Amino acid sequence: MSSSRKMSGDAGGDNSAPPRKQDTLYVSSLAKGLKLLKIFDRNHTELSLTELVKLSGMDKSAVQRLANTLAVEGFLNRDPVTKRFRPTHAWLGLAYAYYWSDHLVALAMPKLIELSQRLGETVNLAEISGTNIVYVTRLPCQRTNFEAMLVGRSLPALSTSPGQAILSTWAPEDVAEALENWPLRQMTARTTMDREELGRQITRTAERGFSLTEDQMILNEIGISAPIRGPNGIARASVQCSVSAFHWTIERVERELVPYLLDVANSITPPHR
Amino acid sequence: MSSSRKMSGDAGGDNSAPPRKQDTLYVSSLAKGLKLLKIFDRNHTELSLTELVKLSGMDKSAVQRLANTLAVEGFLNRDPVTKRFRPTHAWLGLAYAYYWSDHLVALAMPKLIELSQRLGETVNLAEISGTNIVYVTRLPCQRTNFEAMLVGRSLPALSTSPGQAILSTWAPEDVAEALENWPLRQMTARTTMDREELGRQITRTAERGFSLTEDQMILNEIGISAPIRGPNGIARASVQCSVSAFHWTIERVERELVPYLLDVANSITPPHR
DNA sequence: ACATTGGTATTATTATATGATACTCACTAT
DNA sequence: ATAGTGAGTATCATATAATAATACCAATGT
Repeated sequence: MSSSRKMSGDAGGDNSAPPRKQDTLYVSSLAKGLKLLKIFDRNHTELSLTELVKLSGMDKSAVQRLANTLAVEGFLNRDPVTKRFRPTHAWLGLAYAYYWSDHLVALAMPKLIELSQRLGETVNLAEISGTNIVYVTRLPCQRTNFEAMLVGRSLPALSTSPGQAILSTWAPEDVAEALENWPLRQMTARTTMDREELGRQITRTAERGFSLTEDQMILNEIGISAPIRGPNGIARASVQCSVSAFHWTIERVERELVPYLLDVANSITPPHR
Repeated sequence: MSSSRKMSGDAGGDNSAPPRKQDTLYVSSLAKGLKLLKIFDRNHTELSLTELVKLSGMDKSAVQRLANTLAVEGFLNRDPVTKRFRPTHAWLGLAYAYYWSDHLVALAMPKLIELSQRLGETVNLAEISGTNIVYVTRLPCQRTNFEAMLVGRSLPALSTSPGQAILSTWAPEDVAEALENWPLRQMTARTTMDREELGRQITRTAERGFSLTEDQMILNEIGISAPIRGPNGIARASVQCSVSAFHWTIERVERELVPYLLDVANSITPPHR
């Protein structure tokens, strides 16, 4: 480690984030604190001060003060022996508040539960969030792997069955824009990276009323989704079932699963918002 | 060194409000931003600027800048027409990170799912958090009411079956301290407010290995919990089943439910942490 | 025993957050 | 119509509050 570069304000050039976004109505101290929170994820579950310094690119003193503040306010646990920081239950408290604010959840929940019990398979509620879909509710079954049980997971919309289901209800120009610009990420060997092909899939989804993907996020995983349409026909959410290709064939899915899925999705009318 | 007195800058004499908790390693701007986040809950799902001002007690300009920063950073959605602020999917993203950090969840999940399917009843994982328990994982069934489906909900530990189950594994002096000082809240007409009685219930829980509460949080709700013990026998988490008094009698619970519940709780060994 | 690493505390400096004020817009009531 | 109200937005001079350098301290391991 050579001497710490001067670095006026912020680590240069790594993230798109410029040092200051605007000026007078932007509180950079707050933003920096939030930045610390965002560092925690699947691969960073428990971080020391210096790790936070490295990952945030911020000054050691700043991180010290910010992390301390977060700890005092109950947003980080500082392990008394290892001195490392971890998320707290407050993070779940925010999820709790979220659920009350998203009225679609309360509306959909009973029907999702019923569906999951009828099928004995994983049922999810996903919502569009920028260019991603976010799993808002998940009802796992025994063979669901852990990752697929977690709410808050967000994935590139184009590659997922909920994303395709939602997009299939959008105006053609919006779909075109998405197909052209939204990001893709190769998650498995069989993740479709061909945007034209994705366009065809969305068209097909619009025709059939549901989307069906295979091996996109996990190999041997079949995702089936139906959009939850608003009064104007546009969707921002979708009901998804996820089943294993070892247990299901496409034919059986279309025969025994899709009808129920469509019923449920169509029976949900999203709140005016 | 003469002790460096605290900058006499702040309001002399009154430390009534907590404007600053400490001084130099406390970033109050960050704390204020977090305070805004904490305002959102069951009853406050969508707030205008002025509502935030009222509820936070902070200056209008401050709230304006903080809320704007939160919005820029993706932690608040500002409705373009009503101008009101709402939680974002980022709040679920934090829950996602939490789940990876709490290794007990991954450990317990499969067994909880199995249990819930076997019983056809609501199964929860709760953890102690200060004087509260927090629901970390919930597996609802059809007749579960919405509130009882939500993770992140926290309740006074003494009044809940998971809280009693956890406490029943603690050293007598810790239990005594809890019984004496931990808060209680009358949630239903039948919530036990008698601390001596609660003490007897905890003793009984220690003897039997599981706790059983009735009508404490919701009328006609029976909660049954078993502690998840660490290597030292102490628990910080508990498996809970919640059933309706309309469908179950105490006798049937003890005969048909408790054995499975105990099996599951005992089969989970929490990670060293 | 010494070097190294990582966490903690202190301080002078000034950049940064502050809050008063003023502007704009939409809606209501007269 | 028009004034009046309330809410969101923008601006700006000022000193408060965040900064980053540095020094300190406690482990760890060679």
